[in-house]
Amino acid sequence: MSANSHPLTEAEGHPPRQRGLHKGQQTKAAIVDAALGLATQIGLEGLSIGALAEVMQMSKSGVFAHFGSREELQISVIREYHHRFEIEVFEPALQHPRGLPRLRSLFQNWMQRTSAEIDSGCLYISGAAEFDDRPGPVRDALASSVKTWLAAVHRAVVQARDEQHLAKETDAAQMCFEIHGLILALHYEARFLKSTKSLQRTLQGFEQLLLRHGASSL
Amino acid sequence: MSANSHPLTEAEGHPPRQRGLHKGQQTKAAIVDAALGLATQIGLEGLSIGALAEVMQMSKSGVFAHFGSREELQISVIREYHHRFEIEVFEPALQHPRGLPRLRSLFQNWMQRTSAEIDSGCLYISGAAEFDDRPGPVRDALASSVKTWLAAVHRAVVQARDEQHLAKETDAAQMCFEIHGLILALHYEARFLKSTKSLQRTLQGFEQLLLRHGASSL
DNA sequence: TGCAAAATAGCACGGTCGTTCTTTTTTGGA
DNA sequence: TCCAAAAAAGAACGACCGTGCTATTTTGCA
Repeated sequence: MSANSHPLTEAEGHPPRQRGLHKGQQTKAAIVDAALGLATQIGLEGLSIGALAEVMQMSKSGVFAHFGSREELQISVIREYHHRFEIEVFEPALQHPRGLPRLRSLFQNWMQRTSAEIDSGCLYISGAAEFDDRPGPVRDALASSVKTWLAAVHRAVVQARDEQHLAKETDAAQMCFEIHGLILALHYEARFLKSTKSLQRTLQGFEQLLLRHGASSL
Repeated sequence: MSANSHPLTEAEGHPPRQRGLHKGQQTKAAIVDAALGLATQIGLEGLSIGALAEVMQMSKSGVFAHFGSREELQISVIREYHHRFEIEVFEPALQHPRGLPRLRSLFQNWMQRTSAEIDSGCLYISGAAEFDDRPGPVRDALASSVKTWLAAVHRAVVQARDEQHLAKETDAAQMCFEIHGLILALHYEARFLKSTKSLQRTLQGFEQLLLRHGASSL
């Protein structure tokens, strides 16, 4: 993987260029950004280097050189999505006090990211459907990101229980499962069925879920 | 679309072959069956005529001739899935008395069809992810089938409320939304995340959903 | 400012795709 | 059994795919 440069055959002179924010890095970031846009519309599998090159107004090989393979491109897209998810969904919730307020914030951010955006579906949802029968590094990267996120939600639920914002009998994993279901239903019905009431139903489902687990009024 | 045969240039003689269960119909059914198998594994978009021909041990053009276009093949697959869904999920539930028993049966059949089968995911779920941004006849066929099914579930909930098996304040649409969420979470976590506890969590979620809506003990 | 290295373009490859046309084989009723 | 119609095969098409190879251009430190 690493450079297999052979010192003996190498002309002694200039050291290798140090890493920095050179042109290439910027271009690569721009490509990944465009690729993410494409992937959230037509899917990770539908993402093609040719179409991406056209969007970027670059040559196919120019785009390709940044990744070395289509799989690596897909994985880069997944990593970028993960990063944005952290910034837009996870981190803002950390500013709320742990317990129920943070859990609420987490859910609301998640909900908004899942539905609101005009275009662009959720890569974690569409990707799961595309790769549930396709082993390989892309699936692994996707599953890893998803699990990281679901674990964060689980932690938030446990914290809310520890803070006695939820009943101490609360089954955190079960609650996470049902929360996940609400988000998935939102994505399905809003995005595919174009139902306009999905957001409201999702919120109502969440509130009732909290009530059932004896949420103190916060 | 219909035969544009011109009587004047046609040799007068044998009438057109009457419709029946000729060889072609059987072959077409076999192709659709194989196509459904492929589509539930690699998706409706991944379904290719070449791969299908190989599975069927036929030529590409031989397969193609039965449908006239890839879109028509995809639609045929959706129709077949719809048909099986009716037979395996909907119709058995009709043998239970209307109200809660029938709703329970509906849910359990749905659950089993969504998870149990070793391979083959749910076409209604994977298809939604593939086509939520892709207008056209395939999407229309898919959405139509899904809506038909969800309407059947909604009807079952309303009946259960009418029979006073559920509280009369029950918001049927809201309940359907949450039921749908449970199934989607089951599909996601069992199929993609390989979670083994999903079935149990789905059932528990359903029971608590019934409790919340004041299900009489049936 | 020169110049190696990095970034990008250009081109070609083998492959698969859906689709069209033509030819051959199979089918089943008269 | 005959023979037209139905079914299937075969070959070719243009298009796009990912990828490898070789030029060409651009970049940014010495």
